[in-house]
Amino acid sequence: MTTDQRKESWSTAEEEIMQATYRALLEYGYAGLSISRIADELGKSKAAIYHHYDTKDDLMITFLKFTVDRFEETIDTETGDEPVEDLKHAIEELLPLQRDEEQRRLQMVLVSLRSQAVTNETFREQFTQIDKQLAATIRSIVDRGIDEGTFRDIDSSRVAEHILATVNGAMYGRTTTDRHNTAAAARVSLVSYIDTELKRHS
Amino acid sequence: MTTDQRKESWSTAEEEIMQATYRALLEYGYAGLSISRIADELGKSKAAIYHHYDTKDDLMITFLKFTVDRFEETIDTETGDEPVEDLKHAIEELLPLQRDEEQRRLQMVLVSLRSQAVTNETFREQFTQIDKQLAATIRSIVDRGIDEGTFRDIDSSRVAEHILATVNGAMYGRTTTDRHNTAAAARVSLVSYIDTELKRHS
DNA sequence: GTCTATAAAACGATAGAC
DNA sequence: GTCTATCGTTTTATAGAC
Repeated sequence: MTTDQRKESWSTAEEEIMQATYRALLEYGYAGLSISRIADELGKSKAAIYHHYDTKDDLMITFLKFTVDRFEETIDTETGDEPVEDLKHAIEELLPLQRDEEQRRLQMVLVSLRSQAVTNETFREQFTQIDKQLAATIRSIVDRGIDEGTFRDIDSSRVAEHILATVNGAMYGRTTTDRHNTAAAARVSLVSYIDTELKRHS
Repeated sequence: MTTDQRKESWSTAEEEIMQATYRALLEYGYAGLSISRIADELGKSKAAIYHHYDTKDDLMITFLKFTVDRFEETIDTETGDEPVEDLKHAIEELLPLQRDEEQRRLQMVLVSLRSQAVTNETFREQFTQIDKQLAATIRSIVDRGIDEGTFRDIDSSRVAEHILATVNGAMYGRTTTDRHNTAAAARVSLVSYIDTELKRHS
C-alpha cells in the first residue's frame, strides 16, 4: 500500500507530538481532546506544541494524515497468482480474526477521526480517498479472476463495494460495540460467499 | 421494532431541547457541541436547559436514548410469509437506495453518537443493544427460511452478522465519504448473494 | 525549542429574581 | 420555567525570557 506521496520524515519533536496526540485521543476521545492534555501526554508545555503547529485545527489535520499513513502502512495488499487467495489475503489484512492491542488502538483512533468526516470536509476527503483506494484494490483482484476464468463474469465493482462495506462494517461494529466475535462470523460468511458465489461453478 | 420500554411522553420543553440538540449536533459536530449552542438553537437561555437536566452528560445520555428511539421507530421489520422477501425488506429498511433528507440527518447523528462508544461505556452499551436486536431479527428470518426449506442449511448467525456488517458498513461509508452510490452497489451485490447462496439450489 | 505567565474567550454550572 | 448575572475552570493562543 505505497501509493501517493506522504510526508517521509517527521522531526523527532513532531513525531513525539503525534504520539502524544494518539495517546490523548485514546484516553479522552475526540470531543475531550485539548492542547493541554496533549501537552501533558507529551510531558512538555503547550507553547512547545504551538511552536510546531499554528492552530489546533492545523495539528488535527496533520494528525489525521499521520494516522491515515499509519493505517496504510499496516495494510499489505501484495498480490500472488491466485485471485481467490489474494482476496482472502486482503480480507485477512483488513479484518484479522485476532487483533493485537496495537491494531485495536489504531482502529479506535480511525473510528474517532472518521466520525469527524460527518461535519468536516477535510476529514471526509481523506476517508473518501482511503475507501476509493481499497475498493480499487479489491476490484482489480476480482477483475483478474474474471480474466483468468477463475471467477464468473460478475460485476466486479459491485462485489468490491460489497466486500469493502462488509469489512468496514465488521470493523466498525468491533470497535463500537461489545459484540466482539461477530466480526469473525461476518468474515467467515463473506469468505464462504467468495468461494461459492464468485468461483465459476464446476 | 417495538421491543423494550421507552420513554413514551416527552414534555414539550424536553422535546424542544432534544430537537435543538439534534440541530446543534448536525451543525457543530459532537466535539463542537456545547450547552450555549444548544440554548441558541433552542432560542432560550442556558438556565432553561439546566432546569431539565442536571449536567451536560445527563443531557447527552438522554439525547442518545432519544435518537436511538427515533432510529428504531423508522425501522419497520414486519414479517410476511416469504423469508426471501422479508430479508430484502429488512435490507431496504436499513439501507434504502434513496435516502430523504431526514434519513440522511438521522444517520449523521447516529454516526456522530456511535463514535463516542469508542471511549464511553454508556454509548457502547446502547449500540451493542441496537446491533444485537438487528442481528436477532435478521437471524430469525433466515431460520424461518431454513425451517420452511426455502434456504439451504447454512449457519444463520454467521449470515446474519454478514448482512448486518454489510448494511452497517455501507451506511457508514455513505455518511463519512463522498462515495454516495457505493452503498447501492453493495446492496445489489448483497441481495444477489441472498438469492443465489442462501436459496436452496433447484 | 522550550519555558512561564498571561490574555481573551468559551465552557459547565449555579444563584436569585420574576 | 425562564430570565440575567455571575462564578470558577478550561480552552485556544500569544508574548517574552532563556
